[in-house]
Amino acid sequence: MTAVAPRFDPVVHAPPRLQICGLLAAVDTMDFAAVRDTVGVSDSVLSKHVKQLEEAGYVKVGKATIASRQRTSLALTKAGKAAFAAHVAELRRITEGL
Amino acid sequence: MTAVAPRFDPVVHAPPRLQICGLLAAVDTMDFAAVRDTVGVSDSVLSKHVKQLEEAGYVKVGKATIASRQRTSLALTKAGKAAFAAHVAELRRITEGL
DNA sequence: GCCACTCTTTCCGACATGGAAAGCAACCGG
DNA sequence: CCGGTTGCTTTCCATGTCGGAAAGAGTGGC
Repeated sequence: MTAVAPRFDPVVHAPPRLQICGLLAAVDTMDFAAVRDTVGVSDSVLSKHVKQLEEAGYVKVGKATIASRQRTSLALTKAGKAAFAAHVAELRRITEGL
Repeated sequence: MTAVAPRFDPVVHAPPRLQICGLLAAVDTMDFAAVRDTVGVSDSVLSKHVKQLEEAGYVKVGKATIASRQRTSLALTKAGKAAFAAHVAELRRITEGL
């Protein structure tokens, strides 16, 4: 009976990445450190998740060796925004009744 | 620095369970078979997820050996609705900017 | 007694995840 | 030119979760 499949994108759905996407969706661009801080994960963990998002084409990593510091900024790509939006739409569909 | 922690409830957040909760939130009560069908999982998988939801106190399992058939109906408990609502609220907070 | 219908439980391998620690690259101070 | 620091990356490892298949258990039907 044609299950109403979730079509959840696992890359986006995992808690930490969902947070990251949400963060980026709200601000357009954020520094690595800020994300790490806000999401509350360790460097290594954030790095790994970002990498996954990057490989999925959802996040654009801006490595800027500006001034003296290395600043890595993160931003959602168009695909990333689309994926996140689609995900949110799915979630809303699921929560329709509320 | 007081990260805006997700407070995601893993029990509710896992895709299949999120679907189950969404389903139940919408209809109040649904039969095991209907849920299994709608979510698109096998008996065993649904059974396992339901058990987790049940143990978390989120779902009430109504085992009715009515008539000739065994009918197991599922429904969200108050805690379940609350948890689901909280979860949805979290998700919405995350998607604020959209 | 035997079968069918409905879940339930067990067994399994595959995969994702997080934390710690070592690695790297670039830069600053001495 | 060397050592230390910042900032991110990669590796290693232990743990947990997930889903599928198959066997099990309870109940009513033939």
